[in-house]
Amino acid sequence: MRVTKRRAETRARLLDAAFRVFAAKGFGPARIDDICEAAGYTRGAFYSNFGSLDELFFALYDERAALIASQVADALTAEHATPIEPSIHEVIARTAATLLLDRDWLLVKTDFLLYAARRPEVATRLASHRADLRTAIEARLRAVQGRLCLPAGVADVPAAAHAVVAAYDGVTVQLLLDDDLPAARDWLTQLLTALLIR
Amino acid sequence: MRVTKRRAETRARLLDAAFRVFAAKGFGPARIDDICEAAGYTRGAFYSNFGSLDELFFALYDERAALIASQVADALTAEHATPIEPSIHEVIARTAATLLLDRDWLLVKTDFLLYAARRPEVATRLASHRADLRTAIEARLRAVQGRLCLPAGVADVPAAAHAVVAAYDGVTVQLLLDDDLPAARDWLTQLLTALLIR
DNA sequence: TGTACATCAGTGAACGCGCGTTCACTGATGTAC
DNA sequence: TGTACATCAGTGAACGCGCGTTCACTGATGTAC
Repeated sequence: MRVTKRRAETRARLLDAAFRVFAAKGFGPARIDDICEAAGYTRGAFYSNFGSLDELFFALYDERAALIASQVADALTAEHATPIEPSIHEVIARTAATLLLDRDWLLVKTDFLLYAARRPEVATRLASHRADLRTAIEARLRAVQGRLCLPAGVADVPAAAHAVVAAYDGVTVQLLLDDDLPAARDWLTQLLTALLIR
Repeated sequence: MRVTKRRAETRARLLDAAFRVFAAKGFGPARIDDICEAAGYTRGAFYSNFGSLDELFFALYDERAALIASQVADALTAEHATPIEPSIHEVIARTAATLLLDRDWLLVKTDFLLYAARRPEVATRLASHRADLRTAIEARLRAVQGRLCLPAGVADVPAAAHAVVAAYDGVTVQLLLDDDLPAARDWLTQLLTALLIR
């Protein structure tokens, strides 16, 4: 394989541009031309790198979801380095802050959710991304398990991680509607407190 | 105004057909022809009753959201008629069963959420529908308030109603992905228990 | 109740544009010597 | 290092179809007498 560098860069720029276009207009109304223009290429560049918009959308989601998952995992484990033992409240605050960073991502993610909801084989893929996220959260919860006293209705650590993700999704809807990120974080913190502390 | 009956019926059939088409394909890929065909009309009937697909989508959401809100309100107040006083657990089970009835509606609702998330003036309208839903839930919670002992993190009845809606939204995402309605109801019941009972 | 007439809901052919897709090309990138 | 050559990434004009929109029409629905 030759000239691999140029291709990789073009592909990356197209993906970046696609993210911006999808966030702004949504997947449905997004035109191939919009993306090429935003990336500074003509249509041919798109067809040279992707077979269809669907293929690009899928690749974009895969890439960003992996990025986000590792960001969350990093942020949750990074505190281990701090001298003092983090309290459960601190873990909750950190989790809320890390999960809710970027409304554009939530828009694209929700578009992809709907895309997947109507295609069972894609839904499987998305479900596995969600499982990865839950695993990262579980690991973090286990680290404070000693001081963790889960409320009735939340049976164990996996259920607690599942609940964290559900709360995240619930708050996402709120944030998509009112576009108030600090309020969404406060609200997520409250929900997590209720779900994780007896 | 004359011939009002025929028009009203055509309009209603178009809205019904649109719901099926939007649920199956999504708002983006739905074609005016798809809807007319599903309703048993030709294109002219559509243009005689609606100015655009957006207008129909909005009308459809308004109509169905009002229907669902009143269903929820009815289901939650209907138990008052039963001889025994309902326990909090019964209220939770009833709420979970009533909120999660129809995956197609959740698909259309989520499409509309994204539509609204990118149009502030529409978002306002959707937010007010959510407020109506919260109000119905609040009323129900107040009715069992005596036996209600909210956990830490859930300050009062409005916060509790808000939390119920957030849990509903969180479970919606899960249901859209795995299409397992009984599991989603169980899961929602667990979340509500954690959020409403200390 | 029946007939003649007016109006309007829905028909469906026609138009035309937006946009996805193709492809002969050019010049940028890398290889050979 | 420099030159000649080959390959391939990205260009952009051209094509054509899907689909939104229009509009002259017809027959169904209601009014007048």
